[in-house]
Amino acid sequence: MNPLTIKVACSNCNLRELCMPVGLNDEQLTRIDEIVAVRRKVKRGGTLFHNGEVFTSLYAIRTGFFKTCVATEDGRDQVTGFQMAGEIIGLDGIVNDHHTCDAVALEDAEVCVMPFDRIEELSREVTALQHHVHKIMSREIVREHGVMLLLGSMRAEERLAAFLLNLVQRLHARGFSQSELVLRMTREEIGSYLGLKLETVSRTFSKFAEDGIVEVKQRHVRILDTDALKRIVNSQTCS
Amino acid sequence: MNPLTIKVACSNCNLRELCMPVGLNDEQLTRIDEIVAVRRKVKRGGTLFHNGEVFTSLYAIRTGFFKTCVATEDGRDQVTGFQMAGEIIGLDGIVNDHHTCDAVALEDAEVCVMPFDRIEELSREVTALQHHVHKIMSREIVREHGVMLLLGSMRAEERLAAFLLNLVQRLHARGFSQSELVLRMTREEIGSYLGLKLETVSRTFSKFAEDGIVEVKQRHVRILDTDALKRIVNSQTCS
DNA sequence: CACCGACCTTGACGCAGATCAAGTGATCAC
DNA sequence: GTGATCACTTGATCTGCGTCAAGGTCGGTG
Repeated sequence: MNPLTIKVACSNCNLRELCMPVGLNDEQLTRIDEIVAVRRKVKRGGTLFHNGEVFTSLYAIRTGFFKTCVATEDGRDQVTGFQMAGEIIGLDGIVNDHHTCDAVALEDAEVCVMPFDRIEELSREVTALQHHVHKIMSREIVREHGVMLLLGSMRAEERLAAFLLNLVQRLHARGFSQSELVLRMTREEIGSYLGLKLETVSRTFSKFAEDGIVEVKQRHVRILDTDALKRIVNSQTCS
Repeated sequence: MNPLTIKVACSNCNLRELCMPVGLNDEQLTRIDEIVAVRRKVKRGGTLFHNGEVFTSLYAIRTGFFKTCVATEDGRDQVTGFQMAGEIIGLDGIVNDHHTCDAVALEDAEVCVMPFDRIEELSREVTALQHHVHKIMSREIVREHGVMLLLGSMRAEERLAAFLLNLVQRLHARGFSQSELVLRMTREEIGSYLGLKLETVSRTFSKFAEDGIVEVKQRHVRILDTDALKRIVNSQTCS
């Protein structure tokens, strides 16, 4: 929508410990500064890319929060992930040179646009970058395995508990609280991601609150008993 | 288990149109012959690699049929995919240098072992190979999106229909019938993959058979009405 | 400030698929 | 060939979550 032409440097970015530059030394770091072409701002509700769009670039999230979702021909859709600062989106587009999902900003966001041909070019020269790109893709595959496990074999409470634990863990890695979080997405979006209806998500939040495991006030969630959530996640059926 | 030291050539392999060499020209093809270190045979029921094992190589399936599955601490497990000749497994291991799932042969199988450091090395030199590796990983990400959609929003009949269509489509690409197939996996494994119990899988097969959509005789399945299956997959709720 | 729309909560009820159980057919070891 | 084991089918019953419906809360806007 609004590509800015400001050159920005990964080497100065405060996300460099989480994002593309992880594991690179200073010399390599200055080299990958070249791959970020521009930044781009996306307003809340706007799409970074959508299904069918030609793939050119990966995007590193600088600020903001995204969801990615796929859709069937008949209109159903499924949230496939929520992404936050330092995470890379757009990997789905590589295989067919077209994106196969939508990426929608859940709050005002800014991303670093990294043209993929430039990434490939540079990763032929900088082994550490090559390796890092492979790890990013592999990490996404492993993450999705986890979601499949969740969708295929967990019950509603387990799903929501796993979801909350995953969110705070990622937020904590970014310097936020381990126990308090603000949900950037609606109950319906959580439900879509977890394979549940929004009413079930709401009820499950209420159940957790009754049990003293969390405090929920709209989108503000405070986790009171992390261990209880962990116990719920691997509890099998002894509810 | 049983690494053979026979050197084999991708350039002669009859799977070269499906497997690693796709999109490479003859000169590139002879170069990637180097990456296949050895072949390895895996007996039915044996594991190619298992969760926790150190990651060294990707594997290209030459013959046979595999499932991959992940497990929770508390013993539940989830089949994350079924893989056949020409497909690449082991991508999950890249991110942490350890595999995070098990790969089990569902029939006697043989794979080409491709040490990953050699793949990385060569893909720095052969652009087409680099690109192909990226595509393979991206394809796996997109495939998993599809499974998430299936697990998150489809009903039992839709799931099984989608599963059958996907299987025959892949078998057809390998020269097999579009309408007839032999399942290499049990009802329970299908159920695990689809997030259903084995009884539900069995009942759904019976339902399809009653409706004249398929003929089922144990693991032999003949698809009588492909369009009906397609209609079931994108039917929403008008059952 | 009042109103509106988006989002969330809660209750009542129904159903798809899970669970439990019994029986059949196929495969394999000896 | 015989028995054991594993895989599959089918029926009866149960239940977790979906569906439908009726408010409630909050934030934005004229």
